[in-house]
Amino acid sequence: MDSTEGRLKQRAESCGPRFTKRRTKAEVSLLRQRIVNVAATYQPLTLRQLFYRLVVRKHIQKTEAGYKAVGRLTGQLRESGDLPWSWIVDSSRMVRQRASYSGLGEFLEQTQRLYRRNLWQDQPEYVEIWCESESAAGVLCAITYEWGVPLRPFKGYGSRTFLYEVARTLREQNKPATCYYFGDRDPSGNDIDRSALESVRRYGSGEFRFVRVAVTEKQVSDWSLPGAPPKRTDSRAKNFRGPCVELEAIEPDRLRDLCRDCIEQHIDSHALEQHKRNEKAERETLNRMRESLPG
DNA sequence: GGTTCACATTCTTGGACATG
DNA sequence: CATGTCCAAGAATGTGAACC
Repeated sequence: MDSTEGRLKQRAESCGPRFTKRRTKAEVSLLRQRIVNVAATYQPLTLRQLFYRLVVRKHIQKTEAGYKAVGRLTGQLRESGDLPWSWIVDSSRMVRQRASYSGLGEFLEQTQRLYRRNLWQDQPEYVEIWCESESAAGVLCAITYEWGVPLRPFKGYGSRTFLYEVARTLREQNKPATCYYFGDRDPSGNDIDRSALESVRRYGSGEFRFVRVAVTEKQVSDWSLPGAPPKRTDSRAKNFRGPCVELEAIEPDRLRDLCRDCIEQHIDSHALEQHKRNEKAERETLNRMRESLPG
């Protein structure tokens, strides 16, 4: 404990100038290669997701400095053309633009392609997926889109406006509803779903089932997820036991599997078959409309 | 006992500054 | 010159301590 290394580590964990060893040229080069490899495997992904894949593989330390280093090197790789721009996505910024078309033909073509009949109107139950972060939503949306399920990223503590809207939506379902939550396991993370649940019920959601899908203690031990001690400065830390594990520590494919299982157990297969037949017929109608256009 | 303040969470990037 | 740390923005929440 009184060793220089111990003190350096302690200083590095708190704040102040750099006290960790500097990476050699060879190490930087290796890290660059690993960034490209990991990005190639999981693309498209956010910078944060890329960082977590590297942490899980123990290629980089789970520190602010580690994140910064990955950010810097990834930026360089993209600018130099060694890493395709499309592999890294930024889900936090988006374009606002009115939809417009070259003509009715393109409009009907898009409509036909994008048209989805509401699967859940004919299902006996109702399901939503909730998550803590936009980053988690980026992973889960592939599944929720496929099943037409609402996906709600809270972005930290959900806003009153957002949670009030959730309560209203749940109340209007008039059938058994289940909400599944994906979030970090840390003092605040554990409190976010607790707080959201409390608000939604208070705002008059009616009865519904709530399940925290991830991150659970069992997943941490079963899958050897990398964790860190809680931040002492977090006011909720004193009643918190065990390591802090962020959702990104779980493989994206595994998260999607969990999400798919949550949804599919509520699907009535007869209603699903009928739904598919209706949707197909409606798409054919749209196609006939397009073909009947003049010119 | 209620209000205010500091600091914590969600996400991302980049600048300032310190250090080796 | 490379790297590490802190801070900034945006908006909304939570806890706990200090204050009136």
